[in-house]
Amino acid sequence: MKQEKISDAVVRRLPVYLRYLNELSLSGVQTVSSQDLGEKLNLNPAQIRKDLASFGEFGRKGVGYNAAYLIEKIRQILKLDKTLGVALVGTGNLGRALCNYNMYTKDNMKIVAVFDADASKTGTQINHLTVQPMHELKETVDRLGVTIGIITVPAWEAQNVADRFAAAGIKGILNFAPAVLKVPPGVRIHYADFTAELLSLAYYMDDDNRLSEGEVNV
Amino acid sequence: MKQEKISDAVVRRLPVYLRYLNELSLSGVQTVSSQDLGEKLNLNPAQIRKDLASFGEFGRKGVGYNAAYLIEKIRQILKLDKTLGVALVGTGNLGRALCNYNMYTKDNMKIVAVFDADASKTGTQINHLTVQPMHELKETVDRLGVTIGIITVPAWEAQNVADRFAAAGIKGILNFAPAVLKVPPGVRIHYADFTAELLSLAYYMDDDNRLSEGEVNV
DNA sequence: TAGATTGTTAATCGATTAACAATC
DNA sequence: TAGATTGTTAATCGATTAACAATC
Repeated sequence: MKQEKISDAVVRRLPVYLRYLNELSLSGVQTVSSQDLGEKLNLNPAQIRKDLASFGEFGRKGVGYNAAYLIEKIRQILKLDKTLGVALVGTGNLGRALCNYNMYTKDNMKIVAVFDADASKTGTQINHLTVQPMHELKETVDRLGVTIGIITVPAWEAQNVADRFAAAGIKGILNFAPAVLKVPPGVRIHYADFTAELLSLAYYMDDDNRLSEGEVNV
Repeated sequence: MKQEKISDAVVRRLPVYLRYLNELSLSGVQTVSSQDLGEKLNLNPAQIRKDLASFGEFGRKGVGYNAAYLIEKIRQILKLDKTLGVALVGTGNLGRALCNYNMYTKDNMKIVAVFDADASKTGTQINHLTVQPMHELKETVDRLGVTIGIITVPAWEAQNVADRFAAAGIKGILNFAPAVLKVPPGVRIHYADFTAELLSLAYYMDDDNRLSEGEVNV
């Protein structure tokens, strides 16, 4: 597997490939071309070939890619061939929703510990996990070998949680709080900034069909 | 306000600027430089100046940007100076979590209608809204002037919901389902694809601290 | 063999960053 | 005036796309 510096954009597309390949595989499809993939995923076929080729030769000229083989390879590349433990902090509506999402399991990612700073939340159960107090974070992360953390606390607490994660040795963070965070070198942070996605949608709306002030309060 | 073709990357940064400017404004800050913004938001100051300058001259040379004025301008650009009504389909854990998020209000976006295909869900209340059956979608979207739709259904139903949205005249979609969707021209789709963000994080993890199979089941 | 499709190089396109004159 | 910071042009960087030889 050749390894130059892989760009972030490429890495972010891999899970998208993986997801659709799983679908294909389940429905019995054996072989798929970059053309097929591109049509389904709204991507340029050349880009898909280039993305995949940056990790090795996974296809067969004149034939295409074997779905099952490609799934296995992408899993390896993403290091999802072994299970990764995830810790989540913040058991509000969103945090609880994520804990109940068990689709991670098939992708070898699993939330194995849940924390909340609010003493009234600790000790309660969410999807077979007991909510732990923040002071147990580091010990638990060490014990369970957790490497990824999810932040679902309010924006003003998010930086603090990121700091705690980093101090506990966590190497990857997915932040749902609407805030830009600082993390030390060696820690990778991704954003699930859906409020920004939603607000930026507004830019593309036509000017005419906007509601006037107050009209919205049905 | 000059208007060439604004790139998507620029538009996506505007809500991030807006959010931090709101914070500054609330804490009494009057003036901010591109330097300050860049440091806080992990962006290059030149990029911030260029982004803003593509919509007009909002700063003062030698001084910086007036926070309150810039907030007003960005709101106008994003068309958030009037309230936008949003419809949500899919009242699972995630959908309910989003409905209870009322932070949209201050940004002039508000969920004004909620739908679910499951008859056992319709008629129930979520944050003062009654869950409606899917056949009422078009009529309600028309009546309330909704232009943006949020999809929080399982992946296999997402395309169908997108089609229904498009048919109902919705112009912007935020899709939380882990699937790439097709929408007709004139409809804009953004993704809140947190499972892909999470899986791509794995790529950056060290190889040594991964759990072995089964070890994760505490 | 003829047709299809990859892997890869070269060309294009677009986005980010540096630099600096203008000016507050 | 001197220092600071914008707006903008030019330079750089990186990502996407086109094209095509290799080959199944």
